[in-house]
Amino acid sequence: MEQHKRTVTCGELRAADAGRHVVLNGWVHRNRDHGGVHFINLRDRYGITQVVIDEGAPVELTGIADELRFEFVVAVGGVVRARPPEMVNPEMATGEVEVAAQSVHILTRSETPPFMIDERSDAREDLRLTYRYLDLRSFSMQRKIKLRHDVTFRVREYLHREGFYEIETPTMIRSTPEGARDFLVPSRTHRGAFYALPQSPQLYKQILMVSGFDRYFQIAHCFRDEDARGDRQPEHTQIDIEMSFVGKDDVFALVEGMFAHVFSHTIDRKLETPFVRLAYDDALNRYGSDKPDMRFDLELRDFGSFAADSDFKVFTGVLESGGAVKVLVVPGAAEYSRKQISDLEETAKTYGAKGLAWMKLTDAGLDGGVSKFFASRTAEISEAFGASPGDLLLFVADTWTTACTALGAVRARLGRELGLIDPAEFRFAWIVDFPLFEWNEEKQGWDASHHMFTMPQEAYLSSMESDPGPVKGDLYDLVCNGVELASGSIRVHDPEIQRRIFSIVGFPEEEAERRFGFLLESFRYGAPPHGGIAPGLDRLVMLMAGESTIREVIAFPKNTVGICPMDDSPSAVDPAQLDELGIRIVEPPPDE
RNA sequence: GGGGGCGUGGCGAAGUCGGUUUAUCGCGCCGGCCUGUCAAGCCGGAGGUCGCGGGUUCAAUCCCCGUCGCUCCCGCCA
Repeated sequence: MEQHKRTVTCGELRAADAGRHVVLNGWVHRNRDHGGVHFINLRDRYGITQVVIDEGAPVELTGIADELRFEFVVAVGGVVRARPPEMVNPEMATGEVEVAAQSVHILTRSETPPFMIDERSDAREDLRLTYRYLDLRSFSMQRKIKLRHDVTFRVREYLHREGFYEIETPTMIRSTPEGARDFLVPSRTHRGAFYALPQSPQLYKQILMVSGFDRYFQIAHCFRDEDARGDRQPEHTQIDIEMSFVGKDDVFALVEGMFAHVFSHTIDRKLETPFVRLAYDDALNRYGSDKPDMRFDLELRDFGSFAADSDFKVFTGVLESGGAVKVLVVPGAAEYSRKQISDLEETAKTYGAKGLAWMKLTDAGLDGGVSKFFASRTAEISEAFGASPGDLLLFVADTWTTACTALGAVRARLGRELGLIDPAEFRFAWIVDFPLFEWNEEKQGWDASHHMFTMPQEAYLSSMESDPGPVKGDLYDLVCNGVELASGSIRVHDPEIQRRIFSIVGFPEEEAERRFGFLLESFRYGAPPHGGIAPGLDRLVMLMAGESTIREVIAFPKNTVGICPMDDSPSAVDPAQLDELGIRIVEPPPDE
């Protein structure tokens, strides 16, 4: 290799380099044979450079040129020369020049690849994942992986400057199942005992605060044994952050500064800070989601007052049982066909709505659907909701939560269908004032809606036991463009409040002691007030890259069924390994 | 656990609704021609049990049933 080592990359030569002797290393991206003249596009991470083998070249050179196929790895020695003006390629960064080859050395050959390394290659995803190393050669993947590197670099740069220490926490920890299922790692030396892979470094970062580390962060891998989605993998990465002696405003300011720094230094975007804050109740009321896409308006409104006075039994019935009637006014959508409306209804039903009522506002008044119940009040309704002729009104009547979320799903769909979304925009918002507890119908009791270490807001401290429903916690999400980007909270550091929360959610103290006694014990030795947040790195880079699945920004992702098609994991293991661990595989009982 | 979509030469797609021919097109592959292309061009060629199994039929890529794989969504994911 020594004599073939590159002196320049494939992305850097310009007109000013004309006359230089250079050596290039790279992959054969194209080989165009014009019967005498060969044009070889040589590709590496940095770009593409055109290599020319002139007709007058020695026979051994043209012979090698004839042999070159896609993805051969070659070393080319030659002289840089400026292209004649009419042959400059303005599409290429190196388009002003070409390298006249004096030697071409094949470093390795390649079989015909299963798909082309090309921006336009559109191989199906599992094939791309099977041959991920080929897929990753494409410039579009190289760009995304570089962006991910740039983001983590700028995160580290920013947090370092802000006085944070990056501290690693263990990947094999005690299983403390609470939310998602744990991945378990069997111990050989302690037969029958298991480590768990962390769902997040939550407990450890809190203990680091007790340890006096004040400001901690970590680019941490987190593992959850739950079904995957476009924005969810069994294994993902979060920017884990925890701070002592802070309130949520301090956390918000830090994260806003960090995002502004990252966006400005990676994709050259100035973010407006501070980010908008939106109470959970308002987010649901207005957008029908706790992670609203605020790049377009189309807000939900309350139709309760009109519904209550109507003869429409479906609406009045829902209201009488304490539910809500929400309306969405869709400008200009009165042309929607019954088929289109019924498609929208399917979306609403997916989220638990029993149906999607509708009517149209025409020049002649309300028309179609449920209009006969409201036609007499056309003027009032138009006035109240700012509706104009040509608009479509859509309704969901149900419990408040279902009415909001179902119509919110319709809103999200319409935002896409009607082209209301500017894909280049980033609309951040803090969602605050989440309820601390939620009612669990099954167990007929209260659950922690985030986790049990979240601090109740001070105003609710005295009424926590008597009326848990309205209690708001000091927890917050950061959302952007309909994606939940981060989640965090101010933690409980007072053992007494902690005890009260355990008791409200019916969590036995001995159980708490067994699962995370080590955390609770640490709190008995002077725990500082603390709080933190954990932005998801994959989702962040996904948004920045304009992608819709995090698989596009992970070098080696699993597919939606948790399989890595490249190494074919998970796999069966050698029986001897199982013997050592004392594990026996039990076949599932045959299905009925 | 539930629902939707997809599965056709190496790759991407058409054909399937409404049954019957050498299953079509682009890319790639192989061979040939061609001094300037840059998604090069032109000519010729090879390559497919239409995911798999079963059923209906004179006849199935197409219809029916089942199954597998991938994907999107609901549930789940503090």
